Amino acid sequence: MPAQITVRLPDGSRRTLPAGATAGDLAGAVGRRLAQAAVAAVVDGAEVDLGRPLPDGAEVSVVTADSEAGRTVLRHSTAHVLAQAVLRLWPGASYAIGPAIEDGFYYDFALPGGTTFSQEDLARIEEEMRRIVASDQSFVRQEHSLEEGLEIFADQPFKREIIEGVGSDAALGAEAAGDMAPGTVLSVYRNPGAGGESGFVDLCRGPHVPSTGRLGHFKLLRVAGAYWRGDEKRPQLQRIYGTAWESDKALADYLHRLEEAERRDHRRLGAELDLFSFPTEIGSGLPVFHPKGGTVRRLMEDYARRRHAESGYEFVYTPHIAKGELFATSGHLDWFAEGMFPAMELDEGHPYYVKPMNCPYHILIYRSRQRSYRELPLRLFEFGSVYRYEKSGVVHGLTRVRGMTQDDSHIFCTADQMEQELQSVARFVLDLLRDFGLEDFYLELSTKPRDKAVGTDQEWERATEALSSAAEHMGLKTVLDQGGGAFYGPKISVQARDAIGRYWQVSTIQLDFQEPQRFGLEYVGADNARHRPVMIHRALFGSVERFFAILLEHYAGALPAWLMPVQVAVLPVRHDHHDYGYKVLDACAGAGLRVELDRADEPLGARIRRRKLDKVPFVVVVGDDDVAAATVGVNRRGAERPERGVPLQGFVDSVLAEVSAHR
RNA sequence: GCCUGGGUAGCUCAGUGGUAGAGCAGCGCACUCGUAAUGCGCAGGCCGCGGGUUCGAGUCCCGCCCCAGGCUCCA
Repeated sequence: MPAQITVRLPDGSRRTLPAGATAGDLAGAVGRRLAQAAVAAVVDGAEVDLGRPLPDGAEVSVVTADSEAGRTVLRHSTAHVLAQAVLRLWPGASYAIGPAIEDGFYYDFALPGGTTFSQEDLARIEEEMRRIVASDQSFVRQEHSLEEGLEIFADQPFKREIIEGVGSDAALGAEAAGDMAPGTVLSVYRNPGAGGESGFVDLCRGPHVPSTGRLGHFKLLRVAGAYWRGDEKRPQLQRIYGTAWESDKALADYLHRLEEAERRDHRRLGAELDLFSFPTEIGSGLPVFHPKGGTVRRLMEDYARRRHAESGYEFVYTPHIAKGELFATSGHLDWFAEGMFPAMELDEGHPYYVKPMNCPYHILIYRSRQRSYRELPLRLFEFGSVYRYEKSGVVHGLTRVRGMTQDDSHIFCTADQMEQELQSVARFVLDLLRDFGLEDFYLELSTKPRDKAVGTDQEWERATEALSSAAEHMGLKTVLDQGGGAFYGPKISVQARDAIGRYWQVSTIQLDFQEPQRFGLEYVGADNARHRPVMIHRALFGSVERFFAILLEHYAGALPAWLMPVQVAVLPVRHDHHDYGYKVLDACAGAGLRVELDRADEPLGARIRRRKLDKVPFVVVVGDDDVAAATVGVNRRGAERPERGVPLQGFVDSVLAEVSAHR
């Protein structure tokens, strides 16, 4: 055995170290700062603990705490500390799994006697975790056979189940898989307790930080119920969520981002700006739009209508209910009955349903007479209101409702036109989304669901291929969502990034070979023979309600001027400026702007404050100087200071220009 | 549907068994002011709903409805 080893670093340089040196030693040799930041290492492509001896000739990179991989190590290690703290406070608790997740980690427990955590317990647990951090327990990796593992976790049923799953061919859940390496050797990590403390052991692939003293910038956030293995038929465990970061500053920044998201919450903005509400008398998930919200919504819809008309869509209207047979034919009753409002039994013995989808209606419009290939592609468009019986726990503001309006279109075309049509729909989608200020997108391609699907594999393959090629033409990053398609066909969904970096699913484009078949759709081709059309489902907003919510959160309520319910507020300084104020009001209104005047019955400062809080884009003050010179004082939203003495006509023109530019 | 936490004035919230409160918003009066809260006054409540315990319930118990955060689900 050589006395020295040589390893290669990411920059291509080589280091020679004494045999038996670890990744931690390497970090120390490179520099003190790297040693301090190091939490794990990647050796020949595999993540390992810093304490693992390096093989000769290895390719090594050090994982630092401020990288994504490093934070994952911190979070996973903090999850172990959480579990140890809970076991200390609730002796006899069972612990299940505790992975790192985006921005944090969680751990699932079953407490003795079915006890549950309360929000107040978090502070106690956090305190106990701080003690574990302070005692700087080391993380020690050990490897065991399955039998030894079962013995170590003799009184831990969830751990035993995981181990038994490793031994058999049973597929591991995604979370568990993240926690466990496949194979017959188990790794466990021990935290030996200092000074008579019991310590902790967990089944885990690692890597972990060298010791708990390396942790500490964490916060427990909430408790929640979560099913074991994500299966609602299995026991519900108690989950604790937390977040952990490389420094107190990074933690504080994250908590600040959470606050920012809360400040932008569309439900909060909807109430503050008097846009919409959810009267409990109407029912869960059933919003009403107030005049201001109604104005915004009308503007959104009007603009979308105009664009659709220009792009060759034809407008249709369909009723809100239909006989059960319709949804039996479409397949919705087979696949989706539990998501529909229950049937209304009418005296002729026909059950009627409130529609959960618009497509069967559009299909019947297509089928109302014989169609020629000359008519295709036929693009039917409707703002169609649909109702879905979402489970009580999932309803959320405007983003998940029980009654919503889709900007829904169904395009019937020939198989030859399909490719071309998908590409033009895709261009149209992105174009429209950009007009609403969303600029940054990626695509998700959802393929055939494992159990809930109709149609042959061949049909699915063809459809998926066509969508995939359309996605390619859009030149956007595309990620695969295996098994995420609708029961009747695969789909592309557009994910849009908002102002604070969150992605929202907006538009979907779905290909459907099934429904044309179920409804027996045909057209007569140039060859005088009958052919089956292809059907494309697509919604650009998704639902108008949801898109409304996304825009509100994206702009934090300060919608672009063209969408604001009030674009200009006119504030006379004193009563004797009212006459001129109304002249300004008329000039704006005459130009088609939405304008209001606040009479001088309150101090100017109070009126300005109120309109600023309402995010009015232009707050206009008129006083002596303005009456004399036919000018206005303009407070532009977002500007530091007002601009005085702006000529009235010039002001109106500049607002009009901004509005028509959709800024 | 399940877990945890909530529901008190239009809004945000205080009130842990003994006469329902504050701030903001609203209404009235006064103030007339050039850039983010003028002053005074008034009004505002089935304490989510129903039942129970108690001399007495916003407060304790049971059921339901609704909301929030999760889990599961999302054609």
